[in-house]
Amino acid sequence: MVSSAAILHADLDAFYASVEQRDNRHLRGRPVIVGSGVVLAASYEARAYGVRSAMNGRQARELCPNAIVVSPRMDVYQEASAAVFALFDDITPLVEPISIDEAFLDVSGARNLLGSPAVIATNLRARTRAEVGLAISVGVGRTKFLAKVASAQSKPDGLIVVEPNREQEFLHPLPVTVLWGVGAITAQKLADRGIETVADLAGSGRAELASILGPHAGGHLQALAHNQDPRRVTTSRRDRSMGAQRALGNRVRTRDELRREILALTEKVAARVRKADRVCRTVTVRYRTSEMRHESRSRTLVEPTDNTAILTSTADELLVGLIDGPHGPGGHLGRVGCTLVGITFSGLGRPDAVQLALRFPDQGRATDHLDTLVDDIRGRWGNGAVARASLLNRGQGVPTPPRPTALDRD
DNA sequence: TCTGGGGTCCTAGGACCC
DNA sequence: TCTGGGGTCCTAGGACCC
Repeated sequence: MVSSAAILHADLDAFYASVEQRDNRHLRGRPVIVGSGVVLAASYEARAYGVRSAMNGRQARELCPNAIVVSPRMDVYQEASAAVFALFDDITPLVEPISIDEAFLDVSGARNLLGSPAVIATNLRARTRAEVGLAISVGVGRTKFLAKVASAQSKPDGLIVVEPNREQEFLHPLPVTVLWGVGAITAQKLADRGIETVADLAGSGRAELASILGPHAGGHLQALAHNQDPRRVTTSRRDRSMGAQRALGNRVRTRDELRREILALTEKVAARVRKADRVCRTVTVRYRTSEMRHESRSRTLVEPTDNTAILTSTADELLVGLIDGPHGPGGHLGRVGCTLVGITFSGLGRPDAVQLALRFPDQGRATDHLDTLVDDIRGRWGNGAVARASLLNRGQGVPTPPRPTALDRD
């Protein structure tokens, strides 16, 4: 038997809307929209009218006047998600969550116990239906990319297994928009050059794609079009940023109102950062004007912190700088045309790892690398070794990442 | 009240360093 | 006489995803 890698991509169908239909039989078979200001999710009945997620609520109701609009119940969705992820964990420990309603599963090692990937996928779909009451679509392939595309093609409530000898045949006729990272704008740029399918993309020169999309994106898309995707399923992804934002509607605000909004958002996110045992280095304040123009200001701190006082005063300075900036939306009048404010903390790391990073200036922002390193050091030699590693190279800087073996000799 | 709210990654240009 | 060359970090903004 062939034993190439086997990856499942499992994706719940119209998740929020399906939970609502599950919990209220009057909604079954009818167009359901979750969220009123903007569409968070639309049932397939509503999608038939052209309703899409992220669509303006008013526009959605015009397209589908019969739709039943319900308020989101995030706690119920969380619960349903946890139940489905428990089923994933029954199959394999190699589960990579992508969002509340989808994940990759590496089932390469589960064949002997659970059967072929197709059998595993079929059973997963049946259990999700029977035990959680929801439809889940599954794609199976040799790579993440193939699995993801297959699940999308199988929707709704479907299963597609891409056999290794039929990969090209499966991929090439599909539109470029199936590729992760190709949205409306990129698709239009490609269409302008006559590139509309994955086959077109595969036939394009790397230089041509680089000139349209930049070297990185161009190379990435060409690799995918040629069915090259070396990414493994990884279970440990750390947060790189945390943030919060608030839409404010069209009412004109005073600058003090905006400062209070930012203060509240900053305190909220700072609490999340502390709860996650992280510190942050960069504070970004975002702002959307009444003309829907986006602006941001950011500042990178010398010392990473989780201190609310430092974070709030930094955020406040950045916000005031935005209001009074070159596109200043009337700050001098004391009233401001602003439809959204947001705060993001990035450069997140664990406090001890960030302390270590400061000792190694050449490592810059590679805090996830250092997080891993600190875990490794602590696991082998305990907390004391982490402290010694910090002291070892105080103020010196090293050209390469410190190796645990070197630290061990200290 | 009415274009949400949470993220990820990339890029160009400037500052700065050697 | 000439805007060297290579690298990193930071900032502002853009595209995309669920």
